[in-house]
Amino acid sequence: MPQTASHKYQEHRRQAILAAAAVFAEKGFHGSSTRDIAERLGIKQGSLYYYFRSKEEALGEVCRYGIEDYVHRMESIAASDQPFEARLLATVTSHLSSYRERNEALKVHNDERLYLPAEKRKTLKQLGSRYRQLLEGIFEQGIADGAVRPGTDCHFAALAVIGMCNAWGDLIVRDSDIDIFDIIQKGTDLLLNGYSERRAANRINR
Amino acid sequence: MPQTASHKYQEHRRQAILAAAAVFAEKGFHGSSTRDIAERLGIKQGSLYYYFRSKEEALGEVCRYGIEDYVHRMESIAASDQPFEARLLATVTSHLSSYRERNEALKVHNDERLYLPAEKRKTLKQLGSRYRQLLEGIFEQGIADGAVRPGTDCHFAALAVIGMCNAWGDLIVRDSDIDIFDIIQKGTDLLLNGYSERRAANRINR
Amino acid sequence: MPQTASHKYQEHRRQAILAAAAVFAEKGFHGSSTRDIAERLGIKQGSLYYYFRSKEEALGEVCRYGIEDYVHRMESIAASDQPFEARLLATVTSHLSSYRERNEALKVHNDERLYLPAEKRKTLKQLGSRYRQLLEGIFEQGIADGAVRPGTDCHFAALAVIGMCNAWGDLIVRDSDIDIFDIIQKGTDLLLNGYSERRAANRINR
Amino acid sequence: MPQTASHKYQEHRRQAILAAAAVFAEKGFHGSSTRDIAERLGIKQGSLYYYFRSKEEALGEVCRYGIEDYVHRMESIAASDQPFEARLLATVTSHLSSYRERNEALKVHNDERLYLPAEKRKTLKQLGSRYRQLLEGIFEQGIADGAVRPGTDCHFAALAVIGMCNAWGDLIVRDSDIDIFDIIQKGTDLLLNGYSERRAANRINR
DNA sequence: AATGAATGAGAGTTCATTCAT
DNA sequence: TATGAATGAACTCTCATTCAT
Repeated sequence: MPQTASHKYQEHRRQAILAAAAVFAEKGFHGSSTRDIAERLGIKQGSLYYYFRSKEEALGEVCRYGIEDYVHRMESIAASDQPFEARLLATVTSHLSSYRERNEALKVHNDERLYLPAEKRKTLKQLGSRYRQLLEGIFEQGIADGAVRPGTDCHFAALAVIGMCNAWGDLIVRDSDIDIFDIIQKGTDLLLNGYSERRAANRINR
Repeated sequence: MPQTASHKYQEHRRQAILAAAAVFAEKGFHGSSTRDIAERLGIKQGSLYYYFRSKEEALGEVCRYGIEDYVHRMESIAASDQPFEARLLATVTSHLSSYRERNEALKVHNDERLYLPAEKRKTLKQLGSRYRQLLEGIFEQGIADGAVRPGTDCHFAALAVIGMCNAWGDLIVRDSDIDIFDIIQKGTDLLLNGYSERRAANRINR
Repeated sequence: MPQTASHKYQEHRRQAILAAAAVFAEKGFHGSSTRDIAERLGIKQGSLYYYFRSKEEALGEVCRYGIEDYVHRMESIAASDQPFEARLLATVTSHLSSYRERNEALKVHNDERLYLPAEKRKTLKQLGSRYRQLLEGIFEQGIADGAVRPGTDCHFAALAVIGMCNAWGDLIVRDSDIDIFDIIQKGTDLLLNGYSERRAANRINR
Repeated sequence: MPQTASHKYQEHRRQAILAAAAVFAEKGFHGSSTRDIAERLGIKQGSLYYYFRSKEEALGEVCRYGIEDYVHRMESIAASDQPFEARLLATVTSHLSSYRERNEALKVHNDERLYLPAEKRKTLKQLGSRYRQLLEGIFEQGIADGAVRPGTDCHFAALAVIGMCNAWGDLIVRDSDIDIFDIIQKGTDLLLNGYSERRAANRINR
């Protein structure tokens, strides 16, 4: 493994991470072999070790790649001064867009990160917690602004949003023909208004 | 493997299924070894094969065990003539109760069933589809009864409910101290009313 | 295993030997499992050990059963004072008849006896050698009587007869519709007269 | 397993086939372990799978190796225009020479090929049938030329020759000090002239 | 006389990993 | 930069054997 990380090397390594992401997403970490990954890359099994010290390191890199943007985007959403509804929409959009763009790596992060060694897992967990806290903050400010129903359990709400987005993300990964924007719209609507007609009726009457 | 399934044998086999469920839930199918399962049962590795023809059969039995009650309960919920809100609450309650009772098997069904051979997977898929269709039917009737907002995409709604319940179920599996009824209540509230204050305000104004 | 070998026990044990012979003949010693043998007998795997101390003992009994008659018959053929041609015919007939009657045990003796422990193998080898020596004696006396071409290598001749009979025996085991007496006749003719016409022509001319 | 079969790889694989042949010949297919084969090759058990996809594939390769030349040689013997006696001698010589050169593989082919999957077995059977048919043809032409006794059952004759050669081959495999040319001569003599003095006498009288 | 249940050793096979080239 | 070759540990699974009942 080279000390001097040439540009070419970095690019090749990125390809290797993507290949690993695809294979892990399809077969799971333990169900995938290093040969599978190498084959998808078009190289031989042993050559993988030029890019990763171990299979586990490959998993770590895939997970990191899967969520790195993810949290950054949430930072800027949380920092913006838009109204609650717009920020929630932005959150859902960002989350599901991540699934479309790097769905495999994200799926791997969600499903397989527990196979990482404790240390690495902790780093990822901090990122995940940061994400959740930012989202909680959005809800809290929503309450303060009068946009969110008072008494709302913001911790629970954040978990619900994340859980839902992941569930929809799974749909997207499984069926690439799905219209993401349709899901974003319907999902955000659900999170804001629920399904009960009595509420919706009132709204119209307003 | 005995033809005549004595009572004792059946009970021991059930123990074996539970042990497999616990191990698969913790480490995933490919991450678990038959030795892990046998150790949890307190027998030697080879003896497992007195209860399962293969590791794969064990997975199949765990998955089946995980959802067998699950769909039946949904049948009776769908058949009842309660109002929409009550049926939604019952659905969430049933789903999360399943997670508390046989959480491990259910988690295994959700996460690992794709490693089953096509034939077995098909059987399970039919059960899953049945569940979703019943739930869709509840939403459709909710619209007809004026309880659910017209124009609601019932297919999407059913998927959302299921996805949410599974996300919460994961929390339950990970942390057994969680108060299920708290989650049931907050979750159903979200599904009915959403988080937006403007709707809640309207409701109060009514 | 009972000390007092009751009649009933002896008969059951004989059935067990036959079952073992059939299974060993079909799949070979190492390719057969004790469960295979037990199943053919209609008992459970563990119960086999009431009749045999080990799988190896079963093989030994099968081999012994396979050749016990075989040598005895050769004794009486060798002791008879018929002319050479008649004794050769009797030998071939006896050998092939054995194949028809207890072909499986005989086949097992021929193909699998090398898996027996040295001691047991030695006992069987002595029987086999005895058989060959008797046959050699028949050839030697044939020379003395002027029935067999002088200069014939009797050791080689005996091996040839045995080898041929075994080859034909294999045919019989594989295809039970074969007409044994046809083979006996043609085989003996070959051993006596060969295929060359020049000899046959002479004979006619005589 | 490499796609591009380098020269070196091919040679090593050939060594592996020979090692497998030796072990299978000694202990039978089911009685041999992959460790046995690897040890004879001087590599570790797992490394064997660099050369064979499975133990069964190794058996297939050994069998193929055992008879590949075998049939080709018979083709040229059958195509030659020598008299019957010479062609029979050539057949026996070729057969027994095969035993001397690749005796182990040939023995394995004869004794263990039934453990091959049906498809592979069929390919080998076709080769074997071809061999037998060519030999039958030689006998038929022998009759037409007046060299073979009329009325001879050529199918039976071919089987007899093959069976005899295999029986002698077994002797050769077991005892490498045996003088092959002695066996060839005596064997061919038997096949041509039989053991009966009356025929031999006639011949001399001619 | 027979069985259900379990065992432990060993089988074939896979695979992450190493390393000389 | 990549590969061919090999390794050793772990895995799933089979099976002869034992023994209380």
